[in-house]
Amino acid sequence: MPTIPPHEDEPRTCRLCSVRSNGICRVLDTSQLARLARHTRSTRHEAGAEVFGDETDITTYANVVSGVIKLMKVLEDGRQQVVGLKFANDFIGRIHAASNALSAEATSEVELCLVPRALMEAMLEENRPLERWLMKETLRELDEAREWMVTLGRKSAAERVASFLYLIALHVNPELGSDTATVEYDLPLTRSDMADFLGLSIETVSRQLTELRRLEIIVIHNKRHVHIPDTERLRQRAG
Amino acid sequence: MPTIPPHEDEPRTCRLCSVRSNGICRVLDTSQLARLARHTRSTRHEAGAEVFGDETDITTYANVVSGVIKLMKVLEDGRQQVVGLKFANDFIGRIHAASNALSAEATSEVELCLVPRALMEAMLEENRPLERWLMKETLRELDEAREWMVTLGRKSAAERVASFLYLIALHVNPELGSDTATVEYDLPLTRSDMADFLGLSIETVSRQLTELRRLEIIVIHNKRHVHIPDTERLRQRAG
DNA sequence: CGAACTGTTGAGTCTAGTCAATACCCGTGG
DNA sequence: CCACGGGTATTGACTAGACTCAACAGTTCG
Repeated sequence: MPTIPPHEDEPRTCRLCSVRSNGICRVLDTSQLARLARHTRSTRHEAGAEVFGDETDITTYANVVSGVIKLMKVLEDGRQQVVGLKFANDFIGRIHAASNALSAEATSEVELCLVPRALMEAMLEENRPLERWLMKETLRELDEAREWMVTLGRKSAAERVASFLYLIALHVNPELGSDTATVEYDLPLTRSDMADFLGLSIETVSRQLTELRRLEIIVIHNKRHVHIPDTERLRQRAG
Repeated sequence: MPTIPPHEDEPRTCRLCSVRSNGICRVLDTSQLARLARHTRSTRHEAGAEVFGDETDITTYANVVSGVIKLMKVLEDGRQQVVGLKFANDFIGRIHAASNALSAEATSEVELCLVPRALMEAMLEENRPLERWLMKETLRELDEAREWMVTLGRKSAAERVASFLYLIALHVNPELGSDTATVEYDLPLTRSDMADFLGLSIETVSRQLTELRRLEIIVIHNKRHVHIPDTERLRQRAG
């Protein structure tokens, strides 16, 4: 278990990103990193906590340090759809908008680094690589959203669940596909969250997981820990 | 039928956008408009024609002058999903990427204005308002994609079809919702395209249209022309 | 007129949803 | 220690909504 240093007010280099990350800090110069360190604030949220509300004004942006956050849209009658997941080093926030019509909730314990809106916008103004980095991030989000539209619109329940497990596997090991790779991880979402992401009912998600287990495509321990002996088989099931 | 002026090589002000548009030309300075006029090329495509292929390299960007284009993703087994629609004044192209894993097809007769990749990137480099405009466009696309994810993941067939009709109505008259407004338009998509957009079968789309007609929420002439006497009723049916 | 294409309608099937019961996992407190 | 309660997950029985297959209607074009 990692120890969490408390937030310190002295300026120092950025704690936002891990060393090997492609996160935001990669494109900041030293002066900006120093400013960032002075003005950012780190927060923690436990699983299930709301991070940003549906209609709250956006006064800060955030960088995910650890944990997973789900972005949700909710209909009047209560139906809800997860429209995106944010992992470590992902950036959260809607530039150029007063509100986002989206709520963000922690699905596991989450550590965030909050960046004041004014600071972020000032840095964007003076740092073009940062602006370009943000553009690329936004395009990646768009690609992900469109990829998921195919899953929601055209795939069966079996394929959806497999797609989700493969998606997480790819996050754990981005270099999949080369060999018959083995992956193992803890699911960052409850069955209910998975259902909301996949556009299914919890019962269907559960049944499909059982079926995947029966086919020995996955092994599950303690409801949450997933072992995938052959990711290629899983990928094929994902459609 | 409009006459199509052949492309002219003399520099002149931009023909890309209509006067009242929020399109790309709004953020270009006069020198750039002149350069654009020299290097753009206009093309037409008939309904059903492929505009950009799935894996073709991106050598040009494009501005939609008139007509509608669908962006599609296709699975190996042939299932396909429309992940976006492009209308007049919309910009098409994936900045910072070699390929887009997306195909674009005209759904009605389409007039495009092609912008060479190098020119676009040069202008982006020297014109920050343009860069910011593109960022906003991308964010709008992301919002639209996420909105549609809710439709695909959580809405019934009846709600999906109503959502689609309302979406088009909003495009025809962006100031809807104020009063009990009446809207009338020609559907820019075939039943098959609608099905691919909505994640439904053509038969289900057809049945839902029949049902909407029976409820007198819409009136259809010649299969394609839709009249909506009370857009509020339609919106309610859209969930 | 027939062919090709698009759209509508009907009948039967099947997938995924709903409702309900039960199992499992933990933490609390007797 | 075990009993109890609350939350989460699984499983079963039944149902409803959308899909498939198939027939047919309406248009356009040669």
